Amino acid sequence: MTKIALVWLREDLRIKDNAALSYATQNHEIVTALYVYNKIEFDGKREAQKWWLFKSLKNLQKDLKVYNINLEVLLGDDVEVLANIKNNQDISIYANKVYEPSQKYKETKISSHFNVNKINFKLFKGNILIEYQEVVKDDGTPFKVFTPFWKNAEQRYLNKIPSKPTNIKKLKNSKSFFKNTIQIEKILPKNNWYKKFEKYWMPSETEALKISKEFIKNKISQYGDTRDYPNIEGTSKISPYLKHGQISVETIWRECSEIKNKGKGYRKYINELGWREFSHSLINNFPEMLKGNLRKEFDRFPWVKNNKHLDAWKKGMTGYPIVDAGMRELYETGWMHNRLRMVVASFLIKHLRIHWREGEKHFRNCLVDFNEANNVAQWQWVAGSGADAAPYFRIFNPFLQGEKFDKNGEYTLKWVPELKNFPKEYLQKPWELEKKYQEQINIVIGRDYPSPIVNHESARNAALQAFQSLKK
DNA sequence: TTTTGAGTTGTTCGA
DNA sequence: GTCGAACAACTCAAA
Repeated sequence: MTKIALVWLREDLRIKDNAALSYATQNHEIVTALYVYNKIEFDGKREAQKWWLFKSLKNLQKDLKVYNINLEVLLGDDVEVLANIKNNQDISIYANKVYEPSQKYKETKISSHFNVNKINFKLFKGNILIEYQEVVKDDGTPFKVFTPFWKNAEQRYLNKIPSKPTNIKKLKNSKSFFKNTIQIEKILPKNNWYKKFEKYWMPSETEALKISKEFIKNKISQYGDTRDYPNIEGTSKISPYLKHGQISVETIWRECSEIKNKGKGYRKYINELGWREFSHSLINNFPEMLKGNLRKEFDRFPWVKNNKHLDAWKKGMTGYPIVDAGMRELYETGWMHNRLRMVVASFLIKHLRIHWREGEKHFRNCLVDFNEANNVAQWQWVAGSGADAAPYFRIFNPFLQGEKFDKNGEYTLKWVPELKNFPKEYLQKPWELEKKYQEQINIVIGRDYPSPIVNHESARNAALQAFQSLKK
């Protein structure tokens, strides 16, 4: 065993249940943690996550100090940084896997470099319940339908979990390893967009564990009923923490399995973890879906290019209050309620017929919980081009969705306050209120709030027709 | 190889 | 107001 261990961190910014970190502290005298910030992967692509990452690294650095572990942050390309380590440095290197093809590529490259240079390098299971290679059909090929995938996963492997959580050991000494470390502040974007987020989130491991515990204690039993209503805090909101690895999915799983009365809410929630597993399986088995349609016939879909519409959608100015509320929540908080994610995605794809990739890109940039697997799989699911996808004729009616899931308009008005004094029965289709009444209450559609950028009925018909054209 | 049944989250229309 | 069927046909999984 070498004296020093280096733990290469990526999406595992935690102490509890961190296999690589735990292994390092159990087997080495000195452990240094490394995070390499690669600007190219964030600039203009994942702006919202810069802030989350900054906060997370700051907090983790502090937390690791207690164990005498230095967290060193470098600027550059992780493969390059790691490839510069020479074998005369008496060092072993560990990392937890990240299940994205681009990260897997890095792992392979680094692994072969260390192999050639005779440096001890070990990868541990990442933030997933089951390695995607393990859940396959009897013939060895991957599943393309969720239900059998999840049934199989639960039956064959999940009874092995929870495995025991790993712990890290406090070390006697620390040592700095890299010379060219940077101040973590360097990660923060130049504009002040992220300042909004500080009101809504506290990105740390402590907070992640707390939120998860409280959700399981107080909310999970009702989850099945409340999760669809965006004005209720019925969902766990754990996704950004899960993405950055401030909590491991096994920790969540373990805590869920300790619930005494496992009711419907529990089942529903566990299922969502299952969808996360399924998405990871999909993008790793079918990496081509990161770039284009999984179902090839969708390559013929007559997408519309319309920057004015796309822009209105992004800004929350489509004239459909529930859609605009969702889009504004996203921009303001870096997060959007799941029900709204479906509504706004359906609107972009089916009402505007703009390519799902545009929506995927926007979500990627704005979501603090952006996760490549979930994002791409869900966008393709809505489009109908993905695995086990929604049928094409399932087109969300924005005002019906609004009336159904935001009955009192609380959520809508929170994000679209300009309609505050609008009569409730017209809140989801304000353009239907007679002009003279609009003037009476001094909220004129087209002046104080946009007119709908497309008409629901005709947009719906156009979408149905576009899907017809895919048929042979 | 063939057959059978099933497949996250909806909407509209007509009885 | 409520209810069931139609909206299409196909692919996937498993027997």
